[in-house]
Amino acid sequence: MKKISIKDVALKAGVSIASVSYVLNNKVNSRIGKETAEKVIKAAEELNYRANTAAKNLKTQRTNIIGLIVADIANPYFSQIARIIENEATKRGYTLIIGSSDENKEKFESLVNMFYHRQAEGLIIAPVENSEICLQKLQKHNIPFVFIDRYLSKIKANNIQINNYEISYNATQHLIEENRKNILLVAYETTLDHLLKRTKGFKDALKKYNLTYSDSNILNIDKDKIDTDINDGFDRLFQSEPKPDAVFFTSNKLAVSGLKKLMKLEIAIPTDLAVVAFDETEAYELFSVPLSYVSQPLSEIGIAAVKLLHEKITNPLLPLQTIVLDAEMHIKESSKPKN
Amino acid sequence: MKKISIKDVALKAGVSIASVSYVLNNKVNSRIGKETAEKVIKAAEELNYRANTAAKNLKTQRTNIIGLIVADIANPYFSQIARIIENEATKRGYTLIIGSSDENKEKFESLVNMFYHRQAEGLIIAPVENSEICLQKLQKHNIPFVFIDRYLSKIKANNIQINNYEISYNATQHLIEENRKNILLVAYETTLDHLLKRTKGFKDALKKYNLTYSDSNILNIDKDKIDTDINDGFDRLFQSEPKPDAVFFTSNKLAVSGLKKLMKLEIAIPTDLAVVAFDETEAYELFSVPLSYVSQPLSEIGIAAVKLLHEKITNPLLPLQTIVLDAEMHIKESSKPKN
DNA sequence: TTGTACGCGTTATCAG
DNA sequence: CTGATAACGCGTACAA
Repeated sequence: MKKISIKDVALKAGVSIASVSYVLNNKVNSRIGKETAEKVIKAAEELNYRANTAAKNLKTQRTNIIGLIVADIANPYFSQIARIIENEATKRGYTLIIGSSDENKEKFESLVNMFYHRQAEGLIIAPVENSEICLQKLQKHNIPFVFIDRYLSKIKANNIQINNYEISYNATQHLIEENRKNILLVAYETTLDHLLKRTKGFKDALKKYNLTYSDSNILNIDKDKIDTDINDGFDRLFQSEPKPDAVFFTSNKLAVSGLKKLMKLEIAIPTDLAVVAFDETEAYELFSVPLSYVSQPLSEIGIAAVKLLHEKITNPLLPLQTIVLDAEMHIKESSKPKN
Repeated sequence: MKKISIKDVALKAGVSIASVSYVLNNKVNSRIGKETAEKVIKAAEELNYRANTAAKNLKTQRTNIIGLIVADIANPYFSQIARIIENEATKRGYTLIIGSSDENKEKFESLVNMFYHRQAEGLIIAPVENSEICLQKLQKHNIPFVFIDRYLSKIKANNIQINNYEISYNATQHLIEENRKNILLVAYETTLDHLLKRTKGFKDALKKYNLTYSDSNILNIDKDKIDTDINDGFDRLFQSEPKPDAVFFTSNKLAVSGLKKLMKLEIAIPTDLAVVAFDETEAYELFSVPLSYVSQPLSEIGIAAVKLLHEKITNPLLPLQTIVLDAEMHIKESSKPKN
């Protein structure tokens, strides 16, 4: 089966290659006669002709490729978002290429380079820490991108975020109103602003309600050793008085790991400990107690990201936008009153 | 920031574009002098030159793109596999494009077409039912592909599978040996062979041990309404005698949905019901009872798929291979003896 | 080392 | 107004 080019179609249809191109791109707009068009279409079908994307890209200087950089596509949060973005991208005629950075600066850079090489028309990015320089390069090359999940304050870019501070404040407030006095925040050791906002919301809520606050109210976790950090941290915190009577996990992975540990420790929820988790994952549904959680509007995030990117690609002069979407609090058994 | 082409580099370095091409592709092998090479590299760096992938693809007739078609990238089973494949593809210099079929024939076809258009060099495919014609077309066009997770008997192709029959037989046998008499299989209503094998293994084990078998030993689920089918099915089966005293879920999604329902029904595990699930997902870890499960060798599958595909791309004459990898049984609390 | 034909479409321009 | 000619786009690799 040899490759069929536009020339073959032209030959078979007995017309010029230009006509073939016009017809096949629906540029018929009162240019090409009906008969010619039909001949071309017939020939193309019989030969099973498909335009060579590389040639088209080369000529038009467009690739219709957009890239998505997530921390890890195996993380349900990102795979769910990726799925939405895949759908939206397809709707708009883009092909999506996904890459996982593992929160690693080098991998992140090599992904950006890969996308640059492949002349991606735009990127949707969950940036990793310290990737500013790399992203500035991208901006110099006029490749539009949209941040999701997080952002880098030093990089001015299109930006989809959620109300991290408020939702975290609210979640904490909820725990306080349920009469919890010694609330533990489980968070990542990080410089990423969106996560710091979650911590800030937590701290401000404690302060607002005049709850005592000490270092033991926050357990900072190294993203590369979640299980061991949580294991050791919980062993320490739940063995000495005063024990936490509530815990707020600031991400799905922290929550899953933490809940496993709580099961092992056989801590009664919500009697002895109230729990609120961030994100939404099927794992929560199998936990023995219906979990209170904060859900992110994944669909809206994905849709907004592709829309914004597409607009920026279509019209590079568009001013930068930051879209803030609201996360939602779902209150279930796990954070209900003690009795 | 205007686009830099090879011509610009050649001009700046004061050499021919041919030399630039040779140097930048490390085809220096005693072809180009050291000085020239250095000049070229310097100029390229200063201009921040990147080869245009479209032009290169057009000329070389290679794209270094491989495609992956899964049922749904948001399904943890596929997102985990995708992650492995992404890594392996990158290692070998391929860019991976992922598409989700939703088990839908039309979406599947349009994905195949998309990959064909983009001249993907090969595909890794979890085929959907009745997609034979589409795949035959692919074969006619000499685009190599490797099946994962499942396969279509009518399509001769490279194929990575697991020992579906045996592992299912073993899982059932395990339940029988734990003295369970009325085992329920929760399976998909399907024609896909790998799933039928799981059912076959189950049936054969029952037969081997002379257990009575009736329609009520298998609950067939429509993939498009898992929750309702399981809900209704379980309501029926667990309300009339004899109730199942064991259940074997043949996929992660069935298991998660089924376990949710079992929680609602407040059935004691393993006392009143032994449970074995297929696949491995973080959700299982939060279930109140440590779950017995069958794990697939995801890493091996991903690695083997990319390896096989790469070999086939490199040498199209290679004979077809079917690689069968072993799934593993993990026995935990949920299927331990009643007392 | 280098000149240049070639890969395959797109589209401006020209001819009928 | 319809259709054809030909000049690109940008690297690659053969022939010189």
